[in-house]
Amino acid sequence: MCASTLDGARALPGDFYERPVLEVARALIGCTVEHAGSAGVIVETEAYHDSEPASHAFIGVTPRTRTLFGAPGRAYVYRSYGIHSLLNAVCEPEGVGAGVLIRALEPVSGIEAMRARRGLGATARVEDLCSGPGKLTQALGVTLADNASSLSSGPVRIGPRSAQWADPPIVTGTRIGISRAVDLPWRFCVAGNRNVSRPRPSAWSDGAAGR
DNA sequence: CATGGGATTGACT
DNA sequence: GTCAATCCCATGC
Repeated sequence: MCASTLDGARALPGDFYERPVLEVARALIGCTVEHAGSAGVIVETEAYHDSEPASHAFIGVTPRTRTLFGAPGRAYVYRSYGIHSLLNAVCEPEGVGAGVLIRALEPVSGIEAMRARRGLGATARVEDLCSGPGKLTQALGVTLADNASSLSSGPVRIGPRSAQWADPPIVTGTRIGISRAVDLPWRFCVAGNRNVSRPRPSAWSDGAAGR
């Protein structure tokens, strides 16, 4: 048994992230995130860019935002509300402060380890393990120590879409939990997927009657 | 050095 | 629906 299914050859390369952040936010839907023996498929993302005030990078380069302005294809992990660690993928060329917030996963493997790290019992529903940005980092064991590490060759790895995720039905909405630039439609979710966090976008189940 | 805000969650009304 | 918990970091004195 392999401890990691995403070796250097299977993980997405750094230049996957070196393009417009909205493009990457869509492209990451259906891709696989893996850490510490657990993995899940990305079903929800949000884009943030230094040109708009909801982004941490809006204020410019500081010790905190340095990772966001650095090389694409690295993890930007920060503490939110004093409790949660949130995982982002740094995008666009070095010098641009842009990133994709990974907001929800569909658990695929290492599910018992996810339950244990979340502090939930064996009967906890799978869709409660990673249905939020703070939940999924806890489930995977991602911490602030992973900040600035490579998503291609570091402890946290993101791999390409498998065949069954080749063309996922994506719905667009506005971002969650922010107070500025609230109208930008920069949230992307898999239509009808039960691992998408609340509140669901208004179009969440449109055209996805079967799921 | 003190203060205030925040890309959240879970418990409670 | 509302609200507290909790801490990193930017800002201001």
